Amino acid sequence: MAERREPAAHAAIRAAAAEAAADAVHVEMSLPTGGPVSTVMEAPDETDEELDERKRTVLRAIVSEYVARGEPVGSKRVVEVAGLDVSAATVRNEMSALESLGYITQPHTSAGRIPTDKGYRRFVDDLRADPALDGPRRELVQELLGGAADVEDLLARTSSVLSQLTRLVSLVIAPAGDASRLKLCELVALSPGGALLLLVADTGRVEKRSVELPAGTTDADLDRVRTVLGEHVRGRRLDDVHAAVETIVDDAPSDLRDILRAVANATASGLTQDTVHHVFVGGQASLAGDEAFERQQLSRVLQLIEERATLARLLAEATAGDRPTVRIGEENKVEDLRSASLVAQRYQLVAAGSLGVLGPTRMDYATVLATVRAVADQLHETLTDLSS
Amino acid sequence: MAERREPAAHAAIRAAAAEAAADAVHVEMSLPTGGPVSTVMEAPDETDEELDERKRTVLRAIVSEYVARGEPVGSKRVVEVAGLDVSAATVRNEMSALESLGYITQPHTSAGRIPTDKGYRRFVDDLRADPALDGPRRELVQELLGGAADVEDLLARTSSVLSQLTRLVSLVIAPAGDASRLKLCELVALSPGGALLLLVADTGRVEKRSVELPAGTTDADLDRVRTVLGEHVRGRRLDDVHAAVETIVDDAPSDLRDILRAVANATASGLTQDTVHHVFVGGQASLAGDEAFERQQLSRVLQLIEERATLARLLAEATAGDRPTVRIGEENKVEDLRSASLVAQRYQLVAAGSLGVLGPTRMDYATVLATVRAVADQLHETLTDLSS
DNA sequence: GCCTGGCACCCTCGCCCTCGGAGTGCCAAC
DNA sequence: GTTGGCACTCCGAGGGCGAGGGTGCCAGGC
Repeated sequence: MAERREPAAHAAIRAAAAEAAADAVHVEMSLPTGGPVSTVMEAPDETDEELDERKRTVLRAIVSEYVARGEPVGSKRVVEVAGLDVSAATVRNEMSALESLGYITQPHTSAGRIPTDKGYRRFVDDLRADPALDGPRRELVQELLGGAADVEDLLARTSSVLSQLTRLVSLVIAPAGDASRLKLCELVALSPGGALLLLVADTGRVEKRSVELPAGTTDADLDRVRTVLGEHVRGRRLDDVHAAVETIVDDAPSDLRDILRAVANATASGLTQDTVHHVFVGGQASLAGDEAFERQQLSRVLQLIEERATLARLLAEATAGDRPTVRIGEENKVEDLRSASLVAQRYQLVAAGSLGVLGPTRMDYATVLATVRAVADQLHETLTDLSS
Repeated sequence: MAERREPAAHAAIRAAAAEAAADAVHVEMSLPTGGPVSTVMEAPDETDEELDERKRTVLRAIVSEYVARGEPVGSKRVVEVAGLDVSAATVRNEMSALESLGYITQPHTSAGRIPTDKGYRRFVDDLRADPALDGPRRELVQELLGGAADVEDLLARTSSVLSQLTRLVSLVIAPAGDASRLKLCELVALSPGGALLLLVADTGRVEKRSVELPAGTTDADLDRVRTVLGEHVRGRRLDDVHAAVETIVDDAPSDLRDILRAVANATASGLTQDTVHHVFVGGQASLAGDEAFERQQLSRVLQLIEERATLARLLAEATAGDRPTVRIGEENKVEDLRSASLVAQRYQLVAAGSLGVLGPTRMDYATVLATVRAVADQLHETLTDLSS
């Protein structure tokens, strides 16, 4: 019930992750964008492509170089970094073509190029051979998520790990209540006119709702209601609870009806829907430190983050399949995210929750994708262990 | 249990507060710093003072002008704004004196003056006639805090109101568990080896703890433990729970001992201490939008905010008496808050919680103090209503 | 037909300089 | 003690200049 409990492991991760992240920019994660070594030409011809292999190489070089350095990258640097065996002039032609195709753009005439959203998109799509997270960090994730006490704690840790490894804002939403079953339904009298309805799911999730009791409710009444509720509600799915209570109301003895009605009201504010608000966020400070964001954009994004409902909806929408999803800049429907990218993934097949990170469009997609994926996998695994 | 539930009223407050805040800078809150009207001289002589009345007036003018405009303020402007009946040259002399006393400083030679931390401190101390929050906003606070369903919700709203009205980061920590009594103690089996311990206080606070059950624990065992716990723990203060459980362990039938031991372990991680983590934060976006913070400072402060434990400790420490406390810049022991100020107040006399706001040293102390105070009072009142 | 070196051109950025404005400190006079 | 006056300082905006980096294009070569 704490807003976000800080797992004991945080101190540990901070040290570890800082170390790991220190070289994050330079470690190229065995991607073909790296040093002059890899002029990879996997399939010699894919003729129907808009971009031939060399253009793609150039684009890759521009994206990764721009992400790393933050400055527009010129033809000369592309040659160096992509290890192409052609002259800068040739690359210039390619770049010119890439520009008219909308993949890159110039901040001003006679400056280097920077990727457009479309360029990032293409870059990300070309990463289809999903890069794996490197060993040390993979182990770190495993270690930190392994020792969680309950689901709540686990998700908090997950959020922490994600943000520390990516240095972006991490988002984790709990699995939807659909599949979880109600273990306990309690009604606790707090003050004369008010009680607290407690719903506990088998995942360890606890929902509480205030119930306004009708005047004159006695403890005995409450006992009876408790029994009735216990009988009819236990074992149900969370999103069934409201309906279940509604049906009881009518069948109940008339003197309990008012109380049950109050309980029904309390459960009305959709238990499923409410899951949405149950979102863990971490790493907002890193976002503030990121030079890639303008002051105003930063403020907007932070504001959006504070509106948990919107945020959760976004995240849920973004995670359709079971592979990581990337929403780049303008691809985000939300105005405030125009200059941001979201990398997200579902993490459970049934009753899926979602997790992801949010950062400037200028982010290291390869590493981020690898991290999100690894964390989601590990979370999935730990969850499975935990519930068995 | 949602990280922070967004009260339905948020949309409403957003509109209302925006309106209210729009003129916040110019409305001078009936302080004697305002227009040329008020050359207030309350007590004609307080001779032992380091600062005579005129110096104080000058200081007041500098502080409020600097806060409002964000630029160093010169002697000429002081004359205008403070409505002093002397020439700029005279004011310059006073300013020179104020500077050598350490109340104000020059960003560079031949620029206007800006307040030092000491200057702000003095300004705040001179506000002893606590300014009251103006009518409309006072009503807004009342309205928004009045309709809270339970304590949790109330505190979330409080945090929201505070940050919206001040446009700073708001902090609210829940009342310490000391005085609240345990209403319910439940043990719910979730998986074969694990259970969930639920503690419900009469304030509506719910604590949950994972309990690792010894192998071979049966449902019947759990029932018995539940009964034992119920008998001995109910009605206790939250911070007594652990001790209470400990004593039961020894007296219990040997076959229950292991389970009770596990329960005792679960309650060990101080229930009082843990309260500390229960902190509501709002308005981080406003902080990012505030020009008064450098990028790096901003990041540091945000980072500190993410460490809930430190934050809560700070807030708790800062709120000693029952009047608002102000910690300005260097007065904060924490390195990362060197360029920030904290305005905080306790909000209940018994089992006090704390609330406050955090922002750049260059903040409108008068308004902020008034707001913090009004919100604390209202919160206190609503809490009293709620628990009666 | 594609690649390349060369070249003219463009734009930014840092630098310097200048100039106006704002503010100060000091002084002599009231 | 206060004041107007004055010289001085410093910042910041604006303009000019040169260097650097980048481009686009072209003509020639493979």
